[in-house]
Amino acid sequence: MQLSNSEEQLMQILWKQKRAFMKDLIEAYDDPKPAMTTVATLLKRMQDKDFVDYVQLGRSREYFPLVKKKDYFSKHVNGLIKNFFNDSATQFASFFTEETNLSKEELEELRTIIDQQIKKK
Amino acid sequence: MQLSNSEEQLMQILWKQKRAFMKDLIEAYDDPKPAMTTVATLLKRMQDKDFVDYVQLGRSREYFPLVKKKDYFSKHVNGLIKNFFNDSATQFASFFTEETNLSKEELEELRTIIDQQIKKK
DNA sequence: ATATTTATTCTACGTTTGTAGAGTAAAATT
DNA sequence: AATTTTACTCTACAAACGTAGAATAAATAT
Repeated sequence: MQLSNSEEQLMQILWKQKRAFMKDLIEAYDDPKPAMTTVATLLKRMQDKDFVDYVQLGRSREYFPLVKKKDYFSKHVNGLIKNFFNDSATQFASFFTEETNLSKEELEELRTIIDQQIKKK
Repeated sequence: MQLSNSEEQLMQILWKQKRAFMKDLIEAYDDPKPAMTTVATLLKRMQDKDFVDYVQLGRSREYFPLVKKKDYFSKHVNGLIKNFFNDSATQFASFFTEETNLSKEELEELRTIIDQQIKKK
């Protein structure tokens, strides 16, 4: 089961905060902030989907993510690659470097990363 | 306005075919193929969202995309980068090369692409 | 002690999505 | 000419989404 858009937005906040109380979550939203009940609903749905859990601390709950951002993200990108690039990661990468406007410095940085990767193999 | 998942799936087919009649679209689906009415509904919604148009040819309509795959895709990736990587494309790229399982050959291919990019700057 | 703030659950409601039947009409097949 | 196939519109409907009010209760501030 995937997260909906507004759930994902909340998930981003939670990933950033790592562990958070209702108050913290609301605070992290830009104005206009959603009603607390809205966030509560989202959190409950996210719990049903096994993306979030909480521990009761005092009278409040401290929420935390059950899914690593990395893992969630990988699935996303892989879906993207599968859909748009016939499952070819290099085709994707090539497209990516051509389309996104990386500066010369960024490109060189990227090459360094790739060189290191190659060395590892 | 964004495409929903099933709309996007249909859009992929349409991008591949470039121009297509109802029949062609249905054919391109894996089994179990959706009902024609389902595809018709999707096409209409996509027309409302200005992603698709058609020309009447004889008694049938030849559908075609109004949005380039490239453009649509860019928006996607940029959204992804913004959400997950604080708007840093290199951070994304670094993550990408580490996470996706590129072979040594693929990595070298990618380096070549990047070198070419660098030369252009 | 009383008023206010914070957190939670329950309920709800309009919108969007996924999917397709019924009805209609033209085109192709037999 | 009769039957079947193809395409389209209209209508529908359950599930998922985005959003939040009402009710409740505990915690904090006055």
